[in-house]
Amino acid sequence: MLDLKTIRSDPDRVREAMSRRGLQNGEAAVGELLTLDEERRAAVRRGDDLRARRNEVSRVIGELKQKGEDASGLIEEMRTVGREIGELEDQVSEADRRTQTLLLNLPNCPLREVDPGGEESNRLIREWGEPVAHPFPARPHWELGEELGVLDLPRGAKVSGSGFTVLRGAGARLQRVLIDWMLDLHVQRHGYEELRVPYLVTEESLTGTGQLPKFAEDSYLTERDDLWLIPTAEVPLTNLHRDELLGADQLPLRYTAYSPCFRREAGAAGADTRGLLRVHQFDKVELVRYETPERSREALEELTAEAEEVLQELGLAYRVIRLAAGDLGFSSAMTYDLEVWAPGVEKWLEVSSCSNCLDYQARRVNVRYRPAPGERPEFVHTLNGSALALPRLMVALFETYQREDGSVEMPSVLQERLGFSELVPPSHS
RNA sequence: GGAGGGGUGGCCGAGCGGCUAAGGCACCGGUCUUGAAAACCGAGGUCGGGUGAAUGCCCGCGUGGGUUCGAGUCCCACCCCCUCCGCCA
Repeated sequence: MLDLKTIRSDPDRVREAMSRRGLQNGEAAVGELLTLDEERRAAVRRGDDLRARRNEVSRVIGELKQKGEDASGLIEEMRTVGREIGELEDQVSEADRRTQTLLLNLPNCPLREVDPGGEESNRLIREWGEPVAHPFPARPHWELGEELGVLDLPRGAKVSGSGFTVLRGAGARLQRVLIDWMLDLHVQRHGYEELRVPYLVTEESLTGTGQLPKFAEDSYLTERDDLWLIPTAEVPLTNLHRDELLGADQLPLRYTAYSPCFRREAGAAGADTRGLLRVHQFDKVELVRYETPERSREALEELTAEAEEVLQELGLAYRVIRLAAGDLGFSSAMTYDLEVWAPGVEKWLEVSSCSNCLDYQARRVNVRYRPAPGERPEFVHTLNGSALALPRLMVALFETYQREDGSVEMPSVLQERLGFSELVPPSHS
């Protein structure tokens, strides 16, 4: 959520930011917010004055009654004042309601260095490793996985419909070991605290991170209890300190959690439907940081590097992309995407999205900190990033480390944990 | 799911519909002291938000409604916590 005070004092900056995102109705929203704000403040001022008077007179009425004197004139007068206060209160809460609606539907302002334009304007920041060129025709992961007996797509669809997958045997184990290994990496090397969190959350939590109210169609809702399935562990992790006032010495907070992620992919019908590229349920290890405003820019670089480290350790070629304003997520002010090379499908696959949300989410979830004793509380900055999303990582592993005979070598960092060094088709074993 | 109890400042805890929400603890300030503790002093101060140029004023007693000239207090709904019972991996 943007700060109403910023909109009031520098509306042009917000208008410019919205247009950089390519938002057509940003202009109108800002204008409406300014008008509402004006009206609201006038009503508040008037109401406060009347309340001050009512407090005063009510005290006098109390005194008169105590002395057994008549106060009916004052009571009659206050009846009118009370009615007027009620009307003004209605005006204020109506203005608040409309203001909230507008603010909740306005995305974050991109940072200065974020390029304008849509996906086509995304900027390549750096590359790591050489995309493998197999001396044989590289095959897609669904063929390899199916042959190896570790990926059972038809049965996933049978049990839950399209977009749901089943991993078996060594494939299931590989995924579990990857999760375990990534969590250890972030805890032991990067200083994160590991958390296990709920996968069902309230509407309020989903509103806090920005998925609601605008993107309700993208998430699963359990209607009996009005709880939502999380699309990412970012939701519980960022809502963890909702309505808290932290001490400066508590920051930064770094949390990592594994969770399954549930996404309806409402607008994506027909795209990337094969194999593991786009599914309704997938596993992910997430990183979330709470930082001071001074450090958040730098913290995004750190967090991105921490996600990259996973790919480096696995020896997978990837590139880092800085998203253009129009491609940014709703709550993000700046995002780096990590794309890993998958030679079988011949695509760069997004396996991580690392974002600095500044105080946008913090304002929604109301998480503040006191910069120094005696100073006024300020909103913290929140950051999040995948490290990493499992299915596409599995795709890259399978397709990168495949051999001509259909077997797949395991990355050396995992071999000891796995207890095996390669996946071999049943016919070859 | 059923029954009962509870939610008031940083913490504990009182609060017949009426002046400014008792009292205690803690912290801060002052006196005393070489220093500290203890003791004493103080109609004092302490949290968050809103609004205003400002001394200020307004709001906040779990949340949201309602009654009233006036609600921590009365009414309604909901949330959370504790105890017991039931169910359950």
